[in-house]
Amino acid sequence: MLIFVLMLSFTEENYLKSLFQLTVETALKEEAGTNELAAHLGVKPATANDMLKKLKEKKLIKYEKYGKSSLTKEGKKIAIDVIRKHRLWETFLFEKLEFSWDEVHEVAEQLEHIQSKKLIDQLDKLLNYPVSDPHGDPIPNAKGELLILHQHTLAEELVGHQCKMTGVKDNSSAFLKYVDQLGLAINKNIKVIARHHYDDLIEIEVNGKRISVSPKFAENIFVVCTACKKKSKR
Amino acid sequence: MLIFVLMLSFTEENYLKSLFQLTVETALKEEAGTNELAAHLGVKPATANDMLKKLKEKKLIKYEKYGKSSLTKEGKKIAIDVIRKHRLWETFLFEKLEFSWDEVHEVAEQLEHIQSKKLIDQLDKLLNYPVSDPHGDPIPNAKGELLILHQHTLAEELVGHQCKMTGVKDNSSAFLKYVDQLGLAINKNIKVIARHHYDDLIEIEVNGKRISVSPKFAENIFVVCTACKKKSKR
DNA sequence: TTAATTTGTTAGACTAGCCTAACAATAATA
DNA sequence: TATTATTGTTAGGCTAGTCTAACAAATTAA
Repeated sequence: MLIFVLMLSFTEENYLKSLFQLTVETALKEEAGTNELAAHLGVKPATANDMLKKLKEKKLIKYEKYGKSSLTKEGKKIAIDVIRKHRLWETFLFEKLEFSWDEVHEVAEQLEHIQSKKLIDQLDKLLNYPVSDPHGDPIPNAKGELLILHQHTLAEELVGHQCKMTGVKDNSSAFLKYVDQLGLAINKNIKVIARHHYDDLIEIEVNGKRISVSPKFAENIFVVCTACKKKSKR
Repeated sequence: MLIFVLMLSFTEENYLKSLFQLTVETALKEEAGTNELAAHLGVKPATANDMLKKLKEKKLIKYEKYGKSSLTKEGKKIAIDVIRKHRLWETFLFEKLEFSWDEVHEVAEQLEHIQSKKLIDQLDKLLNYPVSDPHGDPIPNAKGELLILHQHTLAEELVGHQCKMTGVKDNSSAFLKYVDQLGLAINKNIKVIARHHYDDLIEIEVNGKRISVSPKFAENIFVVCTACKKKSKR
């Protein structure tokens, strides 16, 4: 028996998810601009503009002409649900179907829109209620509670800190393969040795070896520092 | 890395699947009419007509104005692939996620359109290469080979025959629940006792008990008869 | 504080997939 | 075979989601 609480298209779900990722999740701000959102979704600003009006009409976002946009409580709930599904599917592909961590994202982008509460709850159970996906990102639980880690990117000022890698920002296959190549992985210990201001490279120690990474690379690696660990909550 | 051999929409895939189910699979004919196809898909004939022209353009079907339609070799390949995915997902939901056989169809209708060869091959492996889904329908293998069973429906003239239930034609939840209620299930032995021409009911013996079923019901139950079993091939 | 740049909006157009209403061809039947 | 019924097609219209091009507002910099 289908219950039509609110039937959203794949597209609408993707807009809500993007908005969540650009605001709440990165925890840096509450709102996102139209161009920023359009770029994140790979569409033109004019297209995003139309959708913002539509989502406002449905009371899923707050939006005023020429202003920034933010999720309403209801919009946030839906966004978190999509993210939960995405990350559970990634975990399933990785744990049960022998996918590598650079392969899971693309397929999960499709699977995240399947509508079936039972499917997701059973998947969660099959995987034994995982708390994070293969990229280290937290999986919201069935109540929509999401662990927001107080993590840094390796590009921040962390010289001398002893850190542990917790995740990646860029989920592209190309980036993840590069991460593998360099011997980095989730839960690896990383010590930040120096920042070379001459060419902006960041020198780190991992697996007992010293390597240098670009700022662009470092920006996409999440870590927590053993020293400045803050408590996290779901 | 995505390979764009031919990117079909969900809708296009559904038209090919329907055409396959109305022709090759039921093995009764090679072609289907526009209205028949439209009815099967739940759209108006005018809508189906547009799509038939489009699929002809893509060389996936044979179609001439005012004529019946049939699948080309390429179209058949795609249809079988969609059916393979549908039935593997049904099996997965039933075997691994505690779905009942009347719940799997609806969700598999969504899952069948996910594009990922690796996903399906791994799912097949996880399920240990099943040959039939929870409704008894054969699952095409990775090469697209499909077991066509020489089965009858219970509505055919089978008085006196000892049969075994092999599947159902109607996959709706309502019908399947009714099948459960009557104590019928795949692999149950069924003996056809009589056809009562007064009210058209068909009397059968199952689980040591005699029950009567309507022609409408009987039409949706597939059986093989121990006497007239023919060899099947994939 | 004006000018330049960035950011956001509007208008108009296109495609896919659906519809209805009117019509044309084919098939069934009297 | 002529008529009726069925089946299939065309024309025109709708919505969702996309685009480009032109323009307007807001922000940044001179």
